[in-house]
Amino acid sequence: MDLNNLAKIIVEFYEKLSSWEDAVVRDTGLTTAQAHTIEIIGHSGPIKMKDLAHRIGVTTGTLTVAVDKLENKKLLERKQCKTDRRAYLIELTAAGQKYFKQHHNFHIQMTQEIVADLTDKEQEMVGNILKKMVKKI
Amino acid sequence: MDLNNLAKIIVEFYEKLSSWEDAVVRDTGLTTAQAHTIEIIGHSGPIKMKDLAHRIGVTTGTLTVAVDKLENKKLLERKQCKTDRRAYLIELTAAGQKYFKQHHNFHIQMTQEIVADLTDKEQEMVGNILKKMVKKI
DNA sequence: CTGAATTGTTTGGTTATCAAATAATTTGTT
DNA sequence: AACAAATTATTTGATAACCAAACAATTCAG
Repeated sequence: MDLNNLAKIIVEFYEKLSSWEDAVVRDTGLTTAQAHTIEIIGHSGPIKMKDLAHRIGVTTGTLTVAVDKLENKKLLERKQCKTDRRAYLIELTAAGQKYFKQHHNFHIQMTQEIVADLTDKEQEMVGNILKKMVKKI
Repeated sequence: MDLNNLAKIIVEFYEKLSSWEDAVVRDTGLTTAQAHTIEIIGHSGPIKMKDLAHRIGVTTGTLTVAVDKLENKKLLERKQCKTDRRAYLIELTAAGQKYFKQHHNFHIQMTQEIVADLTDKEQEMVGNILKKMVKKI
C-alpha cells in the first residue's frame, strides 16, 4: 500500500471517528468542547486551570468561561488549592463522574463495533501497530 | 489485546491526529473549520451550498457565513448554477487549489512520519485493517 | 522586602454554530 | 397555465468557543 492510499485511509478513519463522536456527544446535551473537558478531568483527576487549559490546548481565558458553564451545569466545581491561593483545583462532581463513565462506555462500545469483523489476531496487530504510530505523532 | 486497551489506543490516536491537524492548520492562517471546507471542495470539485453543508455536517445558514469569509479571502467563489437559478456552485480559486494541495501534502508527510518505523508488511496490514474498520463506522 | 513571575479572570473582538423566518425559484398537480 | 408545495440559499437572533491583551491576587527570588 502506497503512502497516498495510507494517508487517505487514515484521514477517512479520523473523519469518521470525528463525526461519530460529535453525534454521540450532541445527544448528551453537551458540546464537544464540554465533553472533551469532562473527559480530560476524568482521566487526570483534580487539576489546576492552567494545566487543564494546556491539556485541552486553549488559553486560560477560554477555559475560565468553559469551566463557568460546566460549573453551572453542576458537572464540575472549583475547589481552592491549599498550597497556592491563586489557584483552583477543578474536580468532577458526582454527575460529572457519571457523565465521564457513560462517555467512556460509548468509546468501548464503538470500539467493539468497529473491530467486530476482525479476527483476534488482527485486533492484536492493529492495536500494536497503532500504538507504534501514536508514539510517532 | 482487550477492548479496553484497544479503545484507549484508538482514542489516543484520534486525539493526537486532532492536535496535529489543529497545529498545522493554525499555522496556515485558517481555522480548522475553514480548512475542512477547502478540503471537502478540493475533493468534490464544484459543489452546491446544500450539498457542501451536508458533507461538512452544518446547516446551510452556517455555511453561508463560512463561504462569505472564504470568498473574502479569495480562496473560493460562488458561481451561478446554470441549471438552477436558486443555487450556486462553490469552486476553489487558484489560491484555494494551492491551499488544498499544500494541505494534502501535509497529510502525506504526516503519514510518512507515523508509519516510518513500520515494515512494509505492517503498513500493508494496518492499511487493510483500517479500511475494514472505516467501513463499520 | 520588593520587583518579577505566575495564576486565573475579564474585556473586546472574531468565528462557528443552530433554529426559525424570509426570498427566490423550481416542481408537481390539477 | 396556474397555484400550491418543495427546494435553495440568505438573514436574523441567539449561544458557545476561542484568542490576545489588560488586570488582580498571590507567590517567588534575590
